Amino acid sequence: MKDQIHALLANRVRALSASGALPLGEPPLFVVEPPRNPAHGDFSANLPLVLARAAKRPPLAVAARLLEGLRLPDFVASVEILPPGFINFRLKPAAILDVLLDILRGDARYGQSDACAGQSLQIEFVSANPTGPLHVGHGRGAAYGSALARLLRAVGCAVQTEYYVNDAGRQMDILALSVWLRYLETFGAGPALPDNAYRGAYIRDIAGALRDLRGARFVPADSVCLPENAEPEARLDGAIARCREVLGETDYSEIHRHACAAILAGIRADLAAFGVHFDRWYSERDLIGSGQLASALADLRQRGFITDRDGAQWFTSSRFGDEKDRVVVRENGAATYFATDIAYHTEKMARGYSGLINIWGADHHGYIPRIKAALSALGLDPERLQVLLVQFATLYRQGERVQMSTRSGEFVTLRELLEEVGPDAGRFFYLMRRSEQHLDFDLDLAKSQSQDNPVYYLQYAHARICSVLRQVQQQQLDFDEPRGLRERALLCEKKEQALATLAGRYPQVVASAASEREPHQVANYLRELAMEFHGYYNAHKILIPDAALRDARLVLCQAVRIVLRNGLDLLGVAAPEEM
RNA sequence: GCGCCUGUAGCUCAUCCGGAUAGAGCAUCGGCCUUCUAAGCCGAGGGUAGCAGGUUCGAGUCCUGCCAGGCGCGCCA
Repeated sequence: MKDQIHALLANRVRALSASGALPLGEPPLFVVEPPRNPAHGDFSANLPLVLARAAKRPPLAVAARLLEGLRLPDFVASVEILPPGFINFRLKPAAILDVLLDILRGDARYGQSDACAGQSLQIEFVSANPTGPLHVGHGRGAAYGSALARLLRAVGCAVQTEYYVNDAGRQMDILALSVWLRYLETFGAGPALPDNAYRGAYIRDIAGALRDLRGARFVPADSVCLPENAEPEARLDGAIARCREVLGETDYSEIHRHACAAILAGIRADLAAFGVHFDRWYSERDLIGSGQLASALADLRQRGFITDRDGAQWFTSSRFGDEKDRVVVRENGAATYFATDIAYHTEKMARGYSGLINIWGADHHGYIPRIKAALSALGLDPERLQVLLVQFATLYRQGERVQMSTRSGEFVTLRELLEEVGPDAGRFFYLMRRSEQHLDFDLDLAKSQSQDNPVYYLQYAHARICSVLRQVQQQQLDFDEPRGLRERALLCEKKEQALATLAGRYPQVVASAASEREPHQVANYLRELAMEFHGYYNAHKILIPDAALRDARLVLCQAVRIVLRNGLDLLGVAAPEEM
């Protein structure tokens, strides 16, 4: 209908130009859309405002000229011109209510489209280092990524979700060291943990499991002494070296693997409980082991984008707009994180997706130019990679800011959040606002007053409708859905028209949220729909004696229920039938 | 110093690729349950959209400058 009105007006402009009535050419860009204020009708066109300059007449005069003798489509009830120069169309009630047919016919598929059919996207998110359990800061990326994946699938995209596991590198060495020292501790032996080792309680659990599994296998004959060094990071490196030396590479890598596997298992379980699923877990160690790191670096060198300076190898990213060149292989021969990331992104590009999406914490934004530079250098189109930044959540507890540190073990885990507020409230809380907006996460509010969480408002609307439908069964009322649809014109209350109109906007909301990568649009829309429904519910009784009107109202309720359920499903939030 | 993000009601945030009278929730105050779920509804108060310019029929939205906050600028990950 929107498109028909647009075409009608565009043709009108062409006709007036051709006849010389107005000095216009091709119709300019203008929009026909539902106005913010429902009192202004069902569709509003800004054409006269856009046209005024070219027509050399005031917008209101242009509007009058456009409408003169215009034949309206049958679904339009009335047209009016309003200052400053909008043309507003009001639809016939029956036309508004046609949307109910679409919704009931679409059912679980209502809102889906093929807007992005043929596209294939790969979304990488969370990808937290496996050095400790996920905390509430990771929850936002997890909720955002999984909701985005659902949204994109709803518009016809083929989506693959992936978690990049940083299971190589120094952080993992620190983890292995920490586990081993805690393990020795269970035998009443071993030196104290360096300050900057991982000291969360979970390290003791992993160490305990290691002891259960392998007994005293990793307890050395002689007591262990860690090298002294005034500088904390150097002391840690010395400790790691001593650890490998005492254990030998075989035993060391067994502890390394044991620790990593234990942490990953916990991460997977937490994500599953949060309703987040990954199609693939990609190991950095495999990436290196398969030679892809080496070949990516060799490729860069062959193309002339590696220079050797100060004993290190640098990628000349400044030639591609980065601030400066970046080290890929350090003086000590170790590849940097950036180097493996180049290899990883090259490999992802080669898989043939039409696009890649990375969801990163906002603190990584400075990293975007260099990774895109690397793709350009390797002859890949950097535009195929879209990096979406998620601002970190700032935690508050009793009005105080909570400092987060994985090493000290002082953080609120995603698991704790799940246990306190549940996955539905947790996900919705994260998804309610734009991802690039800073998020204040008040733990006390989320935990102790969870009934204030807006998710219950939506779920309650859904449960209420289900309850009405249960009443139909219990009271053995005769509900004839086809009759309700036929009699839809009986829904002439303002609130009924508004509710149907709003429900019918759902597919547009999904399409917009998907293309903008903004799941919060769905969350906001659902709040609006729930609000409209609650207002209607309190104003009008649904189960009335008049069977025809009752059926029509039940059809309207069905439609709202379908949209609520589909929308909540996109966000990964349950739509309970009772509360 | 440079770069990115943010600044809207007392608080937390919306405002649909520039639209009409800037909207919700929380908090405050006043009403609504013998009738389909009161986790709800109805009403009231509360605004110089950080500040100053610019672009145009029209700016919270786009541009410029300033102010304030967050983050990033490593041979860390």
